[in-house]
Amino acid sequence: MAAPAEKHDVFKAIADPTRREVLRLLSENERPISEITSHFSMSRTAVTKHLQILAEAELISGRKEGREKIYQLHPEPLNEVKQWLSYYEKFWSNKLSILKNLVEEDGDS
Amino acid sequence: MAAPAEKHDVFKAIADPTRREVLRLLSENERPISEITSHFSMSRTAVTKHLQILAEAELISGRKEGREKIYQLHPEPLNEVKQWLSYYEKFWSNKLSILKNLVEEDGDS
DNA sequence: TAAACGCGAAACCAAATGGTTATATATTTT
DNA sequence: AAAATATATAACCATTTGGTTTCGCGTTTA
Repeated sequence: MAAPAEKHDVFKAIADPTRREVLRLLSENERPISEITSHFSMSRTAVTKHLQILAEAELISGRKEGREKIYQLHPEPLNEVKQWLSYYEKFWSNKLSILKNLVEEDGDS
Repeated sequence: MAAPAEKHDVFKAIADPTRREVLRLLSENERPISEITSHFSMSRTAVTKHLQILAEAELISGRKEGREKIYQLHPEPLNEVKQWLSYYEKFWSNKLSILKNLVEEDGDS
């Protein structure tokens, strides 16, 4: 079953600095929306929209807990970016990249 | 002298699939604009705009040669993405990532 | 039970994005 | 010199993006 035409791909998701900061925050801890919002100078509604985009890219997920919605990180989709990048690494590679590429052959599946 | 607030960062530059395809094309060969355009179903003007965004991110550069403008790839700025990604790799890492991270310690500078 | 909290959803807005067509200019080519 | 080629630039357009404010609703807490 191939990917069903994802609405927001991971490349677009990480293109925004606010969203990258959200990812960093969630890499430390899972957090409710209000807590995430407190780290930015924008409204909770705006932050929620960023969270939705990240969730559509499956980089985060949220669970409802009481009146809070707690989001956590799922970094796996970043692997697509990593794979894409690996193609270009050979172009600016230093001497170690041959070994690194060999190591990465294992990667997925 | 720090980076002078780049107008288009590399994350935004690679967010668009057309621009990623341009990078792939230029990874094979340097090419004039018309040649690049022939690979897409959009106007030369539209392609030129993508080229400008990639050039602002310093991922490509163009030189004028006769009446043609020939673009070539400069993949080095992708290193910023790689660095960013490396922080998250530890979260989904398989057993090999420890070795890989050690290897990459050398990386830049 | 009333007030405060956390969130969702809708309506709205300005600016950026990704595209178009038209026109002009410099360089070959015939 | 005239025609064709390759590009640049400007004006325009629709949609997306990133933000806002407002209102309503379930969940705690006083």
